[in-house]
Amino acid sequence: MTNEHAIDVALVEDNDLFRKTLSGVINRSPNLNCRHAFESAEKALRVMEREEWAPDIILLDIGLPGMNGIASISKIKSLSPASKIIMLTIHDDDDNVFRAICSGASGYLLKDASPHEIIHAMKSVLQGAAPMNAYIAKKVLDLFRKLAAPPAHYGLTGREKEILKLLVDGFSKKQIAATLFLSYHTVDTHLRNIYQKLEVHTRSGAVAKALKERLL
Amino acid sequence: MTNEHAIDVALVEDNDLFRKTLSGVINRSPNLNCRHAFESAEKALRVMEREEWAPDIILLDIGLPGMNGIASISKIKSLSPASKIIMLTIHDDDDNVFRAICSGASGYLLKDASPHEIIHAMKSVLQGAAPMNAYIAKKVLDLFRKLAAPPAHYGLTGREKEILKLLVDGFSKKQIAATLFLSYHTVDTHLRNIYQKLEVHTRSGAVAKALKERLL
DNA sequence: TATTAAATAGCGCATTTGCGTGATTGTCAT
DNA sequence: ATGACAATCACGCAAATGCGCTATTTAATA
Repeated sequence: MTNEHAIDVALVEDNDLFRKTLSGVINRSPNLNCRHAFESAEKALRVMEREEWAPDIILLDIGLPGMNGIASISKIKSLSPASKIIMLTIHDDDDNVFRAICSGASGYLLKDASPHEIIHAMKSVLQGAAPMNAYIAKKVLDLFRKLAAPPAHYGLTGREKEILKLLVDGFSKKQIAATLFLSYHTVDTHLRNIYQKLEVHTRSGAVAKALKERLL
Repeated sequence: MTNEHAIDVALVEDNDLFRKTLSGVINRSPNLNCRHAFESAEKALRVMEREEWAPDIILLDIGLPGMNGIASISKIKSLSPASKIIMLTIHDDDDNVFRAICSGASGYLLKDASPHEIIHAMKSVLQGAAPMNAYIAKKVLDLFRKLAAPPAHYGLTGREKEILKLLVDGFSKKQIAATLFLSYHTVDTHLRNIYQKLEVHTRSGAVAKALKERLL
């Protein structure tokens, strides 16, 4: 069932059985065409380079022998930026997930995914989505929550927050006064109160705290 | 098909048809029991409080009339911390997604999800996963990549980075000099170079840039 | 070998900052 | 009406900062 306008898929997977099974499933799907199935990232990269081949989608095993899975992503992305990469993995190897994401992978599935899921994932990446296994999504969310910490409240008043913003933007007291049409002394007083509430003694201390704890 | 050990589901959704359809689907599923279906978060909260009811799962529409969808999450979580919340939404309204996540939602689906998808999502949240629509996952990933941005490089030398760290931690020039066993003047010179490379003219400017662009 | 970059150190000075110690006005809830 | 807060304004001063200009030593690199 080859099709001129089929979605061009590359498969990189060292396990023979899994590779053959999956490429079979792909080729039996309408509009999907698995032109090559490689057993290593190196081989895939070689062919992509030699034939200037830019697959629509690359299904990439993260636990490949030889080249690091993460390194492969970068190489592939530099060789063919438009190709969408969907990672396949057995373990939900925590750390690699995030590095893969930052390297430019568009999707992240576990190998126990059903053929249907994988096919569906391939179609949705092409529509700009990022199919992700729910367990992996959980890890992403957890880290996300940690990064987006609770906007700690130090009892800053509206005016104080306003002035703190200008402080973060590098304004001097004189400039803040001019901007807000206030006396220099008023700004000075507000700064003192901000310092006290934030328990700092310098403007950089206040700026650091404001940025670290997202007080704006 | 009521079952003593069924998963206890609450549904909060203002659209009558959608609510009735979905609760029907849930109740026809083995091991799932939709005890109550509310049309507003207020009503759900009232019943949960009065009956001390802690559902296993709460399917929550984000676009409810009355109480804010995000606010509902917080209230529910404080009333029943163990309940898993799966958000349902029509639009992928960017901003709310992140706030919902940070408020403690465990899953995020679009309303066009198939009954099968929703059922499957409910089972996977209970196993500790975070089922997420691929389009929403994309948004999370994009923000994630931005947060874990490429540590912009301003040509700072090792010593300069070291001093910049101390700057962010609120040290004065004198303190930095003492810490690094350097002359006050040396620290001063380093600071000048840092300022020049970062294109700022104050220590708070440097601190802000360092934190905003993660130069440490 | 010559050049460049990094790290070190110094002097002088105008400006800015942080802080002690005040005060006045308006609002809002008790 | 009586505090409690928020927001405003003021003087003075020691300390810290930012910056112009200069200079030495070492390590790397062309």
